[in-house]
Amino acid sequence: MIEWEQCIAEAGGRITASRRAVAQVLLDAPGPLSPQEMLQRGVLIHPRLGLVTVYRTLALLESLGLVRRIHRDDGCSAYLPSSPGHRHALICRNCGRAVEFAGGDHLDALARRVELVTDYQVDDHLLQLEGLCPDCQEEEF
Amino acid sequence: MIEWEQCIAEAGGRITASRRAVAQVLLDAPGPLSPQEMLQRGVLIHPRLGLVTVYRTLALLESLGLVRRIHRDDGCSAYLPSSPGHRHALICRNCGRAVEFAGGDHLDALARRVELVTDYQVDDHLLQLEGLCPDCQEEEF
DNA sequence: GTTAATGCAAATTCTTTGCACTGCT
DNA sequence: AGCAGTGCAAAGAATTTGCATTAAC
Repeated sequence: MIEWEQCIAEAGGRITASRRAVAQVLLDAPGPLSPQEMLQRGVLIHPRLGLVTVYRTLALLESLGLVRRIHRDDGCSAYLPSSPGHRHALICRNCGRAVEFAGGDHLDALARRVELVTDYQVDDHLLQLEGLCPDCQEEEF
Repeated sequence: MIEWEQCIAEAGGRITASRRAVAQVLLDAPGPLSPQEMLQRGVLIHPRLGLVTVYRTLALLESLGLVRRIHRDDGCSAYLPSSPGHRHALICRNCGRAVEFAGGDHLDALARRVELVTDYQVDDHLLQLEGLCPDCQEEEF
């Protein structure tokens, strides 16, 4: 997500004020944001920004692997800036703050074991952890 | 999902033709189905079945832990009959057939490692594997 | 100057709600 | 009989599409 301008340019895309605003919002966000939430914040940066463009920009960023789409229980999807490599999201269920982590060997081992048991050939996965971030652990009931 | 009639009765719910149809469809399905798809199949069993009832029945079954909701890339959610215990779905990306598996120690170890690295307290997770089922591996390009 | 990108409005889903009717228990 | 459950139609969200306009290159 750091090099997003370069990635878009290399893919033949243009750097526009709208895209800058969306990228900015994503990078400043403490956690995953829905398209609606991005619009609210993005308008402060670029007043002409529209919801449609947020959707289109997200689709572009996702196709370039610059953002990760995560699943929110309320049904609407949210997006996170994505680090290179296959990483996963850990989301605080109290404040929504999110961090990414690498699955490491554990997931590979798990995938191999599942392949043995099921005879499936496993080639992709979606993992999302949920819990409490350090700040929210203190104020817990 | 096997004992679904009993679970619903114990929770004070009634066994109706609509609920039977939805449960039947889920149990017969080779993979995860969307509410729309369940309606299509359910109507063959119980012609008066409506989409609204499918949604309401799924909400009930999910609250009782009898079905699992999974995330589909096309945005609409799909449901699988669920086994007791914390299990995860493995879905064939070719034919859609799904099986469940237990995460076992690997996931626990991963969660503990992530807790150490991030200082978060991890208490839940969403894991979905994707791959090819035995049948689809043969006919691959 | 081209052509991609935008933004509005309208169209399409997906999902939930209001309410009178049906049918388990 | 009594009340949970149903299904229609309509409301409410989330997301996509058509098209004239704008602005990056």
